[in-house]
Amino acid sequence: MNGKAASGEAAQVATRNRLERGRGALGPALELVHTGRAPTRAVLTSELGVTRATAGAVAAELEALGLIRVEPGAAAGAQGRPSHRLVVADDGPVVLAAQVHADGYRAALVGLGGTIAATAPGCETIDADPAQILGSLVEAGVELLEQTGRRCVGAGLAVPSAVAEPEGQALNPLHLAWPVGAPVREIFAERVRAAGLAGPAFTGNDVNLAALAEHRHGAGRGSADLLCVATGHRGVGGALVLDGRLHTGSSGLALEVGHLTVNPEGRPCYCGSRGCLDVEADPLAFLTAAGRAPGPEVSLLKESRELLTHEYDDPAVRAAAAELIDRLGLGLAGLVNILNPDRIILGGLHRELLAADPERLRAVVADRSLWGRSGGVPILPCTLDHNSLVGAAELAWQPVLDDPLGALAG
Amino acid sequence: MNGKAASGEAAQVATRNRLERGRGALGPALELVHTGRAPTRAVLTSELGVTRATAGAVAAELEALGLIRVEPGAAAGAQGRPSHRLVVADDGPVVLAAQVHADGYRAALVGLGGTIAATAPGCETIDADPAQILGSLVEAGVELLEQTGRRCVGAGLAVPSAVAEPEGQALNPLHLAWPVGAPVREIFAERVRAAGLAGPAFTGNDVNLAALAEHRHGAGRGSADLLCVATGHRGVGGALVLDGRLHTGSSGLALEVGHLTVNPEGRPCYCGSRGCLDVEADPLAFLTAAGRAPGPEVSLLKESRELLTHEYDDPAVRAAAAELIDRLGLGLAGLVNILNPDRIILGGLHRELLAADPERLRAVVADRSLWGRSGGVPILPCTLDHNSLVGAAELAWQPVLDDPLGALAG
DNA sequence: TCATTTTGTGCCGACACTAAACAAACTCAG
DNA sequence: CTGAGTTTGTTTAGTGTCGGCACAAAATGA
Repeated sequence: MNGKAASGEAAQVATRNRLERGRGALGPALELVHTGRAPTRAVLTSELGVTRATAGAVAAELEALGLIRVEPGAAAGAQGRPSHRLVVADDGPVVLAAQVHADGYRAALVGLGGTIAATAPGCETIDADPAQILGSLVEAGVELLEQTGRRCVGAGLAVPSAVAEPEGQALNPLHLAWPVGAPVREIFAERVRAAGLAGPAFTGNDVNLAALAEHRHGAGRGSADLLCVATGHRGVGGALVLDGRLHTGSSGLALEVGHLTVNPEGRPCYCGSRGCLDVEADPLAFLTAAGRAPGPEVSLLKESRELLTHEYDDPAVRAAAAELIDRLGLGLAGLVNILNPDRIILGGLHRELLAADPERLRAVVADRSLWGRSGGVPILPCTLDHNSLVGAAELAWQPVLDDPLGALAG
Repeated sequence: MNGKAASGEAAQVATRNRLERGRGALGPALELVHTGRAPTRAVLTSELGVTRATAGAVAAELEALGLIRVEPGAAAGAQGRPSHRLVVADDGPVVLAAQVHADGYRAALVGLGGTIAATAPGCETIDADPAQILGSLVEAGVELLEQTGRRCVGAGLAVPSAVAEPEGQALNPLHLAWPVGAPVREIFAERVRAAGLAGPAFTGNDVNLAALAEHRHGAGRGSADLLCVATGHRGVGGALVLDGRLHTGSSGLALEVGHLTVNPEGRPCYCGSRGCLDVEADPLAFLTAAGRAPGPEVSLLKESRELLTHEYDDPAVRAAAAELIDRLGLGLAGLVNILNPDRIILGGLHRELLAADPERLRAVVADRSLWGRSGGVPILPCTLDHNSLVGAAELAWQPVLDDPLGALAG
């Protein structure tokens, strides 16, 4: 390596570094429009903390990229010259979002702003071979892309399992009959590549992605320290969104909240302890507490919902709900003591439990977390219809949000 | 407000925003030198990801500010032109670092690089009035500054209590006889101002600050997701350093780890539960388990250390250590499941317990955390002598690290 | 109709950094 | 001892982003 090459190498590092940082205010601006926090150029100006000139130029560039549109028709009423509105382009690029859950799987195209542009007919069975399912999902996505004629800039997948970083194996796909440690991220990426789809492919845990979606477009908007807890079938999942970024820990295993002790005299757990959140506050625990042995072929979540909404008068159901609320509350209090979130969002059965008796849950959490200050953390139900799916899309949008120019060009 | 003023206001926001971001690579460069990760301009170049020209200019500017020095005398040996060394200026500015603990308090001057430049004689008693103690600490600092003639650019204080954000009240100064909720941050800042010291004043929890110090200068260097757990007197403290920044949660109460359940059949805790980490793994629990009722006037930590180092042959002591290791391990495993850190650092008595039987502790944590992957997290003893004190200094240095030009000028 | 208010745009300059060529200081081989 | 090779430091010119400012545009209201 001679002197010239060495000098060139340093410059190359510098350039790569600059490109990785993303260029200027383009990314932040797109993120603001994407999350609905910049309805006009005027608020874009103040949110970005730049001058009107810069905000105008940035908006023009994003429009030129086909990502947003600047619409003259403004809702006036206030004094001064009315702002043009900034809206997500409804014919802009989309990402392929895919989700696998206990009872089936589905694919969709999602545009900026978290809007679902097209959905493939969902499937209600689960194959034991992940490659099979992920292949079908990508196929369905390709079909949707052909039908709509829109450009694809990435793909995201949500799976009901912890996803190890950085390789992306599914570590505990407990209710999928998938092999433990299946390299789902790699399989999905390979299928996406094979299908000729443009853009990178991402894979994450469904509760994590649901949390991300709720933070961007749902009940978590504006939170700096968001805790999500949810249960869908068996076990309890958690997620943390810090400053708008998913916190997955050093190897993707953070927020595995299922083994917090919430009942010292509780049933034994497969982890070796007893009274874990996983076995004390999931749909199976609820049905068992209510004295309803679940049938073999039913969805535990659906059955639980049914009970809570239509048979809440039954004292046994009511008592079971109260018991689960107490257990869940203890678990949440433990998490509050460790994480001190500014908001908690509940999904799945936990959402229904919150709806059934919000006061009881809030009281338990306040009572068992250390100070009223943190005990007073708001506990809200999730608000998005398909939050894991939208979250998978968020994952795929992230490179575009970080550096629109680079992601759409490269 | 006329048109010109409005335009001026937008520009003002933009300017403030730019100043807050800090100018260019100055801050990152100083941080690299500060933490010992940039011994020469060559590695500064690659670490910053800029060209040699930029790195050179940045180093020159930091030298002009009196913060670092560029020394020609280099340890050669390698090929090519030898680098000059970048070292912290030994006559540069300092910050006042102060610490209050269960058995006394002390003050020191700390320079860049975490080096203690001067220490005031420590005091071994604790007054019930925080204003009294904090006043003495600031006085001691002023004296040190006069003796050494160095410039002061800020002050930091470590207290053995959770510190509420954003106001800075001491929420649980359990073993200080201070009033609960005392506005220590405000009191300290007021004393610093009254003494005529330049620069802002900061206050934080001692375990948090110890973690910060270990991350910058000790066993935590290079960690992206560092968990610290320590016990000094009564109760157990925790801290988390994410990407080099202290994670204190939304109101400063994160990592209050003392109420994790680690022994379902354990002793009752003041929180209403039983078998909490706080009452199962602190020095008092150790002494009790070893059958040594602590004298009224001794330091629980010193007494415990004494036992562990000089009476470890005693079966009762050995059994007590094993019991505490098991309890601590369960607590750490719970934290690993929730936080998934890439490293754990133990301080106070926990450090001695780790030294007494490292294999036992590691085995418990690996056994009870969910996957071997995260169970294999390294558990290390803390390595700095006065890590809370150095951490308090880090707090005070932070504005300088973020924007050297702005902090030293304003 | 005109003053007032707010938003949008064009132009210039400041500033930080890249890029590239050159100079300097060492090692190592012969 | 000399020169090739290698790495580091410096100089100069150039580029791109964004602040600062003046002016234009589009509404409200007396």
